[in-house]
Amino acid sequence: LGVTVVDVAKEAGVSAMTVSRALNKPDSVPAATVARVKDAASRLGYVRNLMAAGLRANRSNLVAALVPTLSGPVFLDTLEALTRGLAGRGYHLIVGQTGYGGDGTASFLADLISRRPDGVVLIGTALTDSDRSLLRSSKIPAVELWDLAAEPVDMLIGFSHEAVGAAVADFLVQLGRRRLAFIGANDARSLRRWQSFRHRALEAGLVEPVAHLVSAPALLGDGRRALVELCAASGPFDGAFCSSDMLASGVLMEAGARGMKVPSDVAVVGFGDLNFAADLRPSLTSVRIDGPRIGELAAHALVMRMQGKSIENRVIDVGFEIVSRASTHGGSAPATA
Amino acid sequence: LGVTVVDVAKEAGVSAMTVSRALNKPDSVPAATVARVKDAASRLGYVRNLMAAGLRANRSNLVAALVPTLSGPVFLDTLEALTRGLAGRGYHLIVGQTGYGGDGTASFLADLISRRPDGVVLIGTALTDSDRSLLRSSKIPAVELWDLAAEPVDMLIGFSHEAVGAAVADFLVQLGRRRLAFIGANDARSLRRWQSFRHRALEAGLVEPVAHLVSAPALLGDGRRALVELCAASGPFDGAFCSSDMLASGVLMEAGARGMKVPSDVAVVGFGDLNFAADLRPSLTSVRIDGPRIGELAAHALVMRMQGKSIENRVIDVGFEIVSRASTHGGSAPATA
DNA sequence: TTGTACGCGTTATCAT
DNA sequence: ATGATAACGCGTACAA
Repeated sequence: LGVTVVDVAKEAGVSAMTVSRALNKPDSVPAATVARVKDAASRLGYVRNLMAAGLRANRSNLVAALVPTLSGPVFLDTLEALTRGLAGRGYHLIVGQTGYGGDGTASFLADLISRRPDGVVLIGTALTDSDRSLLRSSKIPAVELWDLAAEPVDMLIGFSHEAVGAAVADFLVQLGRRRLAFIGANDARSLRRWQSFRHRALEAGLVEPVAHLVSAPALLGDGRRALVELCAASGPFDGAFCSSDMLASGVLMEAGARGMKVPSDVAVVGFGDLNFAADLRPSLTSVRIDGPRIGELAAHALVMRMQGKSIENRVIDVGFEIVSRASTHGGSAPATA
Repeated sequence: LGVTVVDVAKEAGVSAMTVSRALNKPDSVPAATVARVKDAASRLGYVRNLMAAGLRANRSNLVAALVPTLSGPVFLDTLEALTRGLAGRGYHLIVGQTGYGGDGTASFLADLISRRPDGVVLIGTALTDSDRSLLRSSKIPAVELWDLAAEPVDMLIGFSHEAVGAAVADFLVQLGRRRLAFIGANDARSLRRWQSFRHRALEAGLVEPVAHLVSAPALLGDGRRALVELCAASGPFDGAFCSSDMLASGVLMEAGARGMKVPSDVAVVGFGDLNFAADLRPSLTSVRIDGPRIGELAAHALVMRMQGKSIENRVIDVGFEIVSRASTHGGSAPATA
């Protein structure tokens, strides 16, 4: 793998420059020469060194992605679509995990920036001030995902968690529910949904909603325990917003176990519309976010900017959709078969 | 971000070399000078260019990971632990997605190799012959994960899918089950578990097990439908091995719906021991793989090799464990509350 | 302790 | 149509 253009050049009986041209823009070189060069290259097992090319071109064809963690299913679809979209255009993705522990982010970003990425993707990440200024001054195209932050560093593709909270509250109110509960993880985005959910409920004249928060990751078992505790500690409630489908799944399960009818006793709304939501019993009403689309849009916007083109909108709200299923509209289907 | 060591050198009133030294090995430079340099660097917003450094050192501090897809929860824990382990030692991860569609892998690997990674990680990937020879000739330390392949390219950390299939068959036989079923995705690893499961069942003198295969990704709904179809098409069975916990979850759910008792009518075993398995009703017996450990071991082995040290074992079998829960041993707990 | 010269592999530019 | 030269930013090797 120490084979360089010079080696290939010797093998093919041409100069290094001709090798470079034959491989990168074959049109500028006679077909016969191209063939000779390509042959020599494959014979020697030549693989172009992108570090050197990048250094020369001041362009790495690298995109840095900063995520809280790779585990946890939330951002996966987005990350997958993003990686795919970038790979298709000749970019590679380099990932950094910040962990959920607030600070330390600075070093992660600086770390990644030392690779001279042509673009940066920030998923579900709260930026420190020093990071913001680093990004700003570095002039690297950046896109924040999954969160309609107040003041994006550069580009932004996401949706409003506040709008979600309010919409779900409205949704439950319109179903005639009057005593709401929130079950969610205590991460920043979930809490913003909760605040907004609560606020809208109060606006609608409902009693103060009850909340049960668990620490991330929110598991199915947390949902079960949450229902147990809410039933024991609070007054009755007839509508619950769970900030993840896993939690909601646990709530449905526990409700079944205690003979609570869903949705007649309590309507349940999840978040994420994960691939099992429609197949639960009862099927789960959930807030659907188009994760892959966020990834695709991000790839597109980033590529545009990395090619020097400008884009129409720096901020794109992909919105969300409440997919109504039996856990809120199950007039006919009882909670347990 | 066009700031180079030369700029910092001017600002600090020293030479470029002194800057490099002050930043990389502060011990070889007077503390006062180090301070001046660091100050100048931060004032100018200097960030070291790893492409240039890597080119010079013939070392990228990059590890390339090739995965079928980022979505799908199977490899996530491993990937997370791997990334963390590498980041802690100064390596970054670049990811390539092959997709599950057999070929084309060659280009992905060659693509990544052009970044001159110091190491390569292959997770759940079937290598083409040209890839194998590319890896071999490139001399890059490589580690294959999650699969005890017959002939690893270099290093290997995983477990035997055949052993899993056989162990689960034994497990069910010892519970007195005589008519087994397999429900799984039709990917390569799952199929190897099935072959081995079937083989062992026949060895034990059982009737031919029935199988229901679904195309990946295997969802909860697939599990439900699988049970429906198996009940309709096949004779009765009293033990089922599902090749993912999601499928198993669907089977449990559907069993509940049709009044089948788990485990008295049918014992159910999952695979993966995902974080919801213990909280299902009934709690799910499952095959546990220590995904994070695989990632950590891979990081360690790779780092060793990348630092020129040799490692003890090129192949590590991390094994697996059948975690026994109520879906196979629930004498007291009925399937529905 | 600090500085100079050179080379890593590639490609843009200019010359042939 | 092809080649020679230089430069990208950094760090090793050696000199001062």
